[in-house]
Amino acid sequence: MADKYVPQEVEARWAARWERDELYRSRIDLSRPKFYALTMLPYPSGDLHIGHWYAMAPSDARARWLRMRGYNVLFPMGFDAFGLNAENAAIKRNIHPKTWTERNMANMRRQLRTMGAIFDWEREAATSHPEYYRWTQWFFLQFFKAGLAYRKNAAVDFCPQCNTTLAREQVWGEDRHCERCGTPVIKKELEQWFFRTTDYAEELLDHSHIDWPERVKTMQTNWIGRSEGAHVTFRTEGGDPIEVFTTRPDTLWGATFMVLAPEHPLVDKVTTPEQRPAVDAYVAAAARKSEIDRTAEGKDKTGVFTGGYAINPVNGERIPIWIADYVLISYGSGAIMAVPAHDERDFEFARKFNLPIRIVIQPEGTSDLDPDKMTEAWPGEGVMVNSAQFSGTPATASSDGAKNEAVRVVTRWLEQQGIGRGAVNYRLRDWLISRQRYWGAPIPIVYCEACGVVPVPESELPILLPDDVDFMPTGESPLRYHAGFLHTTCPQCGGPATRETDTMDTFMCSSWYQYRYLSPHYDRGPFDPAEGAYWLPVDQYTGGIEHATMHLMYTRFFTKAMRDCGIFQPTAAAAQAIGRDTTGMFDEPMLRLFNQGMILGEPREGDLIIAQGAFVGGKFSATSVQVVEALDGVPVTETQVAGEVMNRVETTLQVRTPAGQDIVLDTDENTSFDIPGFGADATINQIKHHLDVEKMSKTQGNVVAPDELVAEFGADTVRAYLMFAFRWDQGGPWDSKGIYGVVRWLHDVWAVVNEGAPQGTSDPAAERDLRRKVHQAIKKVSDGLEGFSFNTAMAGLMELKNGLQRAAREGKVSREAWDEAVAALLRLMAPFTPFIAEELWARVGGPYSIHNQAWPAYDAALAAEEEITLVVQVNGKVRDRIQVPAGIAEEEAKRLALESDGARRHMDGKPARKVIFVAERGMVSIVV
RNA sequence: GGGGCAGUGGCGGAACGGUAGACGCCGCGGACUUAAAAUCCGCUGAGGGUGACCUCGUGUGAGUUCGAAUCUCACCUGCCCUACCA
Repeated sequence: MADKYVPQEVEARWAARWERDELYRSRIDLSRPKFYALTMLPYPSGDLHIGHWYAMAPSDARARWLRMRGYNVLFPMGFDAFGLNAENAAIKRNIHPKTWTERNMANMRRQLRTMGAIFDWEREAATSHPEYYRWTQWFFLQFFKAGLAYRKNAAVDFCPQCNTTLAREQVWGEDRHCERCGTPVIKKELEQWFFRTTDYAEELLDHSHIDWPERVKTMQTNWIGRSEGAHVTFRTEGGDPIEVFTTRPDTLWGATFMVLAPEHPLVDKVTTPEQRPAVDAYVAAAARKSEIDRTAEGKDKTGVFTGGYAINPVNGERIPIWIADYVLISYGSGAIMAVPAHDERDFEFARKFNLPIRIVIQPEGTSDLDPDKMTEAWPGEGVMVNSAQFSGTPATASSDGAKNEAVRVVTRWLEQQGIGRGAVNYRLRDWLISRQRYWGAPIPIVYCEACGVVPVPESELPILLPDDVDFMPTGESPLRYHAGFLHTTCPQCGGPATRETDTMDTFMCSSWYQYRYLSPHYDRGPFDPAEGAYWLPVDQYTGGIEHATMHLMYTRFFTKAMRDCGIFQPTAAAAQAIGRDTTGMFDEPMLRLFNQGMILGEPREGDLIIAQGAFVGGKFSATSVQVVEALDGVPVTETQVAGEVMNRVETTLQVRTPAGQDIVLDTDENTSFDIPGFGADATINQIKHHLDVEKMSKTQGNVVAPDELVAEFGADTVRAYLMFAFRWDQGGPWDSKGIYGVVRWLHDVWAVVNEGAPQGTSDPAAERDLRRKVHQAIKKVSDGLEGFSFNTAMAGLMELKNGLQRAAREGKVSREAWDEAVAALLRLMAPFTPFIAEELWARVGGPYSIHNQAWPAYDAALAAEEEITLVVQVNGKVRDRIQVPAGIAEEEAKRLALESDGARRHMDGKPARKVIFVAERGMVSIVV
């Protein structure tokens, strides 16, 4: 008997050895092809969540597999270490954000090391370290110099819980809540810094050079929201131009009024004295209203006439100017021409306020539209009418811009007349990067009374965060109240100046971390061009879908902006020097992307209880609570409650009776608890309440702690189970029983490798069979890794173990064949369960390290079966199965099929009309 | 309202248009044990039959095909994104 498998002992020993030998250092090696594998960096919340394991362990397995296939793999790890949690901890628990963050990172590093991933810790980067954020600030300055960073006063989304502004992408859902904390946002008028992401809208729409999931590409495309149309300039009666964007310039003759957003700069000017009180009131009300209030009112249109009029440039018509909050200042020009006949929103508004409706597109084949009788707008196809010389022009469906002939000819005419031009508009907004918080990279800008907005010279970076600040949630950056930080001198004139006290969005830090990993301590630039020349770009990125329109858009923007600022030039030169083709090398940060799913909490039945006591008010006050096996027929009376515990809040239980009624059950210190297994120690803490499938959260009590799993089963088991139990792209609810399948597998592998070597005489057929299983496994495991189908790869490993067990039991293979199979199994396991693979590899005498061995080569001839099951179908249904030699000829197969019992039974003596032979499937299909 | 994705045993999930349910969990039967746990062996989609076998079966309904979980159309259900975007 070999010793027992003790994963804790095996794993600790090899982890130390690998670290000592620097087995996973990634160094430039021009003799090998490079592969940059990257998984989204974690926020250092303090504990490594099972979700981190789920994201990282399979990515690591794939990186290891590529490594065994001869690639020089870089798979780095670091921390997205700035952010609000650290600051909230400071406010709540009086711990400095830096202390809190460093402590969490130290703990997470320790936890990450237990995973056995090939992270090269020499390349670790933490975004909150000055040597990192110095370069985040440097990027700001480069973008500022290039005109990509600007400051403007705008109504911005503000999270009252986080006390900071948010970028448009960070506001989610129907109620427009903060992506972080779920609180509905409010609007605030603030002077903020933006990046010109909209300058890159067109390029960001182009996903043709990246292999990313359709879903992500679609989400980004929708988010950018490109629409084609025209800008048309109307004029007020006073002569001020009002530019509008429209996707339907062909409906210009149907404009019967205009609508400005309440925030539009011309509102004040066009408003007549009589209308001023109403307009002012409406503007004030709109400003007070949060986005949710507007949504809560649904689509019920509100608005006020300004008293002013505009002139329609196509026909000189005088039309009234209204204001309404359904026109958004942040989209287009904040003003629209209203064509109620052909736009649903304008139609509703016109009906509500009795404004005229004029048909300018007449649909063909239906009865003529009648402005007085219509109940909805006609946004569809038709022929232009009432449109001067354009009447009669066919107008196809809306929103395809230039594909619509009417749009095309009208746009051309507008351009000739000088009253409009074809235009493309985007829903995408510029990226708001200012945050009114302390724990982020300070924006390197100084405000001087004499010189205005002055960028901090690069030589003065980093602008360090002061340690001694007061953490008060005021809605302004704590830095504003730090005199030493705030007051400075102007870099240009030397006069008194103040610093920008806002810090940068943490998405800015994570937009370029893939570059910092290359050389985290490099101090002559954001990264070492020599490293970049070899490793860039990222070949495979993995992470959650939730960043589709946030991080994944920002980092693409960042890379393109870096390219246009010339930041990659030294890297390109270095790349050319080592013979790389740099075409398109810096257009996209990550060439391939794969999204993993999420692990949810494990569902659970609540305890069944019978409680004695009495109803007090609406609640049941319990004197005793007993946990029972079943509730068969136990009645609910005035003094007794029976049911399943659905939830627990402190000392209160929510109980659902068998009849489906929910009862609130109060307990106190005098309540007695009788819970099997706990005896006199039983308290309310041992009562289990029902758990639905939900996201894991501490308040739900359904959190799975990877540390505990590792302590109990070992990292190999946890890694393997995470890869086996779910489709990686989908995730799903945790199942605490399923892990035992993987535990048994590894114990079996341990036993069969240590003591399975056969003693008996060898039989060529058995050896051939074992070798076939090995090669079938090589194929299945390799294909699984290639396609991120880790669960089927794991199934292949389990099947191979089953094959080895069987061969050991039967004892008919030679020692050579056995050793070959074991060596293959261990190498196939190495990416999944690196520790046990290394241990057993050493035990069977393999050279150190298994992780430096080549991936087993697949031989299709060896994997092929000698005998196959020929499936016989009659009229599409399987009627027989016969064993035949693998290379069977078509005629022979057909003959055997027609003669088979099953076929004869089901052909009823009728002749075969057609006989189809599918060689690669081993199948004959007979049609009668 | 718009867009996208997905529906397969009790469960997680397999299945290039070709043997549906690989692999595992749960469950059941048996062995071992004084007993239990662990372990090992066997069974495990539903229904029928002593049995060889037969019938049904991948959300529903049609279609294409010798053959459909897979392709096409319509519908139902669930999830995700988006939403007065002019």
